[in-house]
Amino acid sequence: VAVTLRDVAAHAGVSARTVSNVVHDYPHVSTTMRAKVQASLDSLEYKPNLLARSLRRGRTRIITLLVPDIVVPYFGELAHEVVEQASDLGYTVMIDETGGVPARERALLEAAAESSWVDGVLMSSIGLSGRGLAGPGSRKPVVLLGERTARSTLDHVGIDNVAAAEEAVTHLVEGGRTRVAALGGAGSPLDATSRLRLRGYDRALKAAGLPAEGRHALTEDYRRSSAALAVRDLLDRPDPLDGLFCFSDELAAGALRALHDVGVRVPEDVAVVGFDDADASKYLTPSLTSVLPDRREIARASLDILLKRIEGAPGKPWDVRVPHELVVRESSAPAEMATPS
Amino acid sequence: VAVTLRDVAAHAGVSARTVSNVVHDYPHVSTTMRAKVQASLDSLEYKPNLLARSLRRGRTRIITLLVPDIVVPYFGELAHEVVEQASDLGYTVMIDETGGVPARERALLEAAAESSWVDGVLMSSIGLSGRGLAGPGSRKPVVLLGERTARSTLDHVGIDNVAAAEEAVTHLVEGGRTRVAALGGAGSPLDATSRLRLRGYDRALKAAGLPAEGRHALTEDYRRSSAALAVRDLLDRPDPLDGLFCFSDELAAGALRALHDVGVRVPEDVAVVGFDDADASKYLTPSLTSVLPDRREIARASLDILLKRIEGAPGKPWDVRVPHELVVRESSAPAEMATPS
DNA sequence: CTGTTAGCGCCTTCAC
DNA sequence: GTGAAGGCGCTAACAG
Repeated sequence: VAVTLRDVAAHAGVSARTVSNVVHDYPHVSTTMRAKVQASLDSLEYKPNLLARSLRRGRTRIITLLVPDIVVPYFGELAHEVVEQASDLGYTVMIDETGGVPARERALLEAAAESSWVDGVLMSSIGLSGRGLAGPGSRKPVVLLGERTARSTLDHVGIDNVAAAEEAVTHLVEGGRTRVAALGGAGSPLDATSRLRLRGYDRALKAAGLPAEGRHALTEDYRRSSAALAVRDLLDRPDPLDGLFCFSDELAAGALRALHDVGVRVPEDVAVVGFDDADASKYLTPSLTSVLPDRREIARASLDILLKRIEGAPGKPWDVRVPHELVVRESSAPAEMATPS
Repeated sequence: VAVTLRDVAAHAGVSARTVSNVVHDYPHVSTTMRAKVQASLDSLEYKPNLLARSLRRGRTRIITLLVPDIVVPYFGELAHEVVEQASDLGYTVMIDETGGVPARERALLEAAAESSWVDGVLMSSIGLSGRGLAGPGSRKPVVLLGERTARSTLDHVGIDNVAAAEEAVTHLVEGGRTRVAALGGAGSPLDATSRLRLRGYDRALKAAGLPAEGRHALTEDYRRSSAALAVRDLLDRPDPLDGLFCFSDELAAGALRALHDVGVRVPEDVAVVGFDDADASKYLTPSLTSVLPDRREIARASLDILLKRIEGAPGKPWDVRVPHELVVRESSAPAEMATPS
């Protein structure tokens, strides 16, 4: 039932070549010819077969986006942004979830980079170290979103995690908090992102002349549930915390809930800052102060690089730093101020 | 650089046909031959070109999932489920966002159904009415997730919205609430889903002998921000509400926040129930009572139907009803009970 | 059991 | 300015 280029050609009484020329707006077609062919095109409702076209051209105009988990708001919002912008650029996005599991990240990346379906891959990794990525089979361009890992030889787009974390913690310190804890980061060794945020945390405390020892709580993963346990752990220690810097909004949401459950008031007793500024964070009670990465720009820059590579751009790995911003809300009001409600 | 079937055939000293046979585990190949070919396959690292294969076979083993907005937790979780299960079935999922805009829904559905990339489409629509979908060009199977709209002639999978809403409201009434309001539903005429939930709400009130008049507040869209306005509107009316049934968890989250901001206590003053049971809802303060549709089953059933249709199954539209459940949490504790902190 | 062959639908180099 | 022909890589009908 599908109408092909030949069908149109027959209908218009010309060769397939000419029809193709019209479809692609090539210059050397007479106006009358063009009109005639266009009429056939319309009346037959010709739809080019993208499979055949891509097979011929060697390009699909499809890219893959690999994220740990689309349900985690940060990745969902990133995916949203990427899909939207890619669409404007004439590209379709396939989304796959890695679960943040290194083995699965590697497998999916390899599969994507070798699959005939896609022209390139955008990968948002947390677990995978640079080593795992340098697979020799990767013939398709890959751009890394988030933290660039040590040995990685891939293009990379992300924010300055150290600076962002430092700002967040400094904000807590300036609000009068002196016993600030850090929450997040799974596994050992720590993933790259957590390591950098932890470094920013340390720097801020050092700059303020505060001790940083023993106030970092690991979490099992990046989901809310694991935050609750870690918070209870932090509260049980002597000399309890009065400030909390969470490595994600998900963790912060879990922490807020856990603090509430044990009767600790936020921000009166403990001030809390998150990371990612998920949409939901402004509707929490109290609303959450958080670090906002410029997601729009992350998507823009990474697509820009990926498409350039797809076009064959050579050269050393790019490393693009994107802006961020600390969005201050209720959860980090200064200690001294009375807070209404 | 890509190694083709012919390359392998040359390397193994056999014909392309035999290589293909080995790749597809066809029975009629001698063991020795098979071993020899397999060796070449491995050493050359042959990867079949899926584009060429699909062009030949007329099947891509890709499906499209159309949702309004991947960032809305309900759709994100649905997408997650679909991607996971499709992957187990050997299918890849392309996700596209319609924004819930009917014109865009129609355009994307048409594009997907005619695109050579996909074998079928899963569509989660809120806005689109049956009429818009019945396009004659749709040559690819389409399954509707969520509410089936009146005239639609498509397969459909969803929960019993009327019954679910009725349960939710009955739960509020049994908790001693007598002035229960409903919140949600955009546009005029109301979308199908909201209409059904509203009907369930009406039934529950009628069954309890309570008046239903004038306690339904429309929202502009399904996002949190619009809930706040609507709630304020409800509170301004004489004889203020003591129970609130929201058509989504997103709206409920916005409502909780708005109630908190004006000093109305939940659940002491007003009990709240949501719909969808998004993951985040159990971490709200107070945690949210909500209707949980069996998402896993929705994904399973819809994929099952879609694949059957792709295989060419004929027949009248299927209409599958999937289970749901009311998950009771803090936000709807009975009026009389004292609720700790 | 295995080799030969003809397309799937499109694009594009080469002639006219 | 337009037509004819070949092939992208794979599969499946037909021989042998």
